[in-house]
Amino acid sequence: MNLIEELKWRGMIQDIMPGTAEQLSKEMTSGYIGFDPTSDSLHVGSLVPILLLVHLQKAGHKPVALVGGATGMVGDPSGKSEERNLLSEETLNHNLAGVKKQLEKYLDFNPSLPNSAEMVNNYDWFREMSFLTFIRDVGKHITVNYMSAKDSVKKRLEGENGMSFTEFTYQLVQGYDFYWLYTHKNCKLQMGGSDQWGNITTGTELIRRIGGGEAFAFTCPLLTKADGGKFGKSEKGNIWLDPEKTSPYLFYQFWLNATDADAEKWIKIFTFLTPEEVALLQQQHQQDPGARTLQKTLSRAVTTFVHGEEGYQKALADTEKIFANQSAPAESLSEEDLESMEGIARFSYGADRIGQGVDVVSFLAETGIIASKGEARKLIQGGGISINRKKVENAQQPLDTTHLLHGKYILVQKGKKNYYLVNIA
RNA sequence: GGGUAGGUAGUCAAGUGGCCAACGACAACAGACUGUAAAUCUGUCCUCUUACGAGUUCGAAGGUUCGAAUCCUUCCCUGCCCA
Repeated sequence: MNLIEELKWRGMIQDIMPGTAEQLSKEMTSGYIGFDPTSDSLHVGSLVPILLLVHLQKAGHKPVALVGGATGMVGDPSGKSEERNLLSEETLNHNLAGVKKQLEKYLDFNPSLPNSAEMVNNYDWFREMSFLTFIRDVGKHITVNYMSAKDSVKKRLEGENGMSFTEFTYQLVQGYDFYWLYTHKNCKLQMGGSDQWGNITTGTELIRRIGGGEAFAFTCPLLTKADGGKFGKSEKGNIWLDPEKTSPYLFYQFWLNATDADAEKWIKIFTFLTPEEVALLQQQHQQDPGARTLQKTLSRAVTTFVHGEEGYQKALADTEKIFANQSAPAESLSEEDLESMEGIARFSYGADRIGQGVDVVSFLAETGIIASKGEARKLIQGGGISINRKKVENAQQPLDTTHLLHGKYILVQKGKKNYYLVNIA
């Protein structure tokens, strides 16, 4: 199975330019993907493009990761119905550094490899370029008609919010990236999410018109969730790759909570398992869906890929502590268990208040676990709050020192999956 | 600059003088059922509040009125058409 065939099987190809497969089988090819510095960390959505680069490198080609120092200053209109706010230069630089650091983890930059990975920043070639140079040497080759026909532009022109000249120009800026990499780094391939198809083709068009060269591209489908939700979001927000922003435990949980339909697709995209292995797993899963074989394999593979074996083990250990025997009394958790669990939000609370005896509602509101008393009351009435793994039946229920675990903790649950550890001091 | 259509809660979107904290949909959160799935059903969903109630909202500021998201004035913002 060659690279393209494999990616097709994995469901990672949406659009592909004719001749791409031939080019890849002909010679070692450099291929690039651009990463937006809109935040100082990448999130799980960026994993797909990262994996494309990894696959590319595995197949013996040279991956180039481009961070958009320049394009980030312009703002990509693709998929956006409104004009974007520009980032300050300071934020941008901060984000660039964060994104670069993460990308370095996933690709092999060892310079002794013939196909070692490379990282570039398009600010390096845009910094010196003057506006006049740009409109003479780049803008002259592409008609406004061509640019306006792109979906990302067309939608905005027809939509309600209009589009600034800056964002309109975006595709040319990104297109020029491809041209620059083509001429300076012999880079003949660009990949990206399918929302990038328009921008990418502007690049290949530019390469053809300016230099008569030939360049290739393919895109991967944008991920959606089976229930229509946004991929990469959980109840607690975005799932980031940075362990500081999303703990390995929560990261692991994200994948473990995948629906069956999603897990079947994602196992192919996010793991390196072969078709035979995947087929076997799917079969096992069908026999005993409750075992969630697919989800477990998936979450293990991805967590290990992103946070290493150690992060995975930690996440798994915490998962077991929390979910393995939900019915076990909270008292059975050791002090160490409570202290070391990382998927838990921590709060502290005054010992004197507990000594006097407080009602649950005040306790929840005063610790900050729940924003207000009213809300705490509503949750309790709906049966959504447990203290030390026992459901709170009555909002007036008092809390006192007899509720303390190990003399200093109270374990609060909101719903099934949200845990809070309150340290009484 | 001229004309015109608009700006309502996280999003979409009703509402055109009192019955409006504002229909509905989606998203979100919680419950039941489950497998820490899905689907379905239920509750919550401006803020605070011991289910009472109180406070602050409908681009902004003023005004008319017993009473305004709804009427008037000015301003700001956006789309479209014309210059």
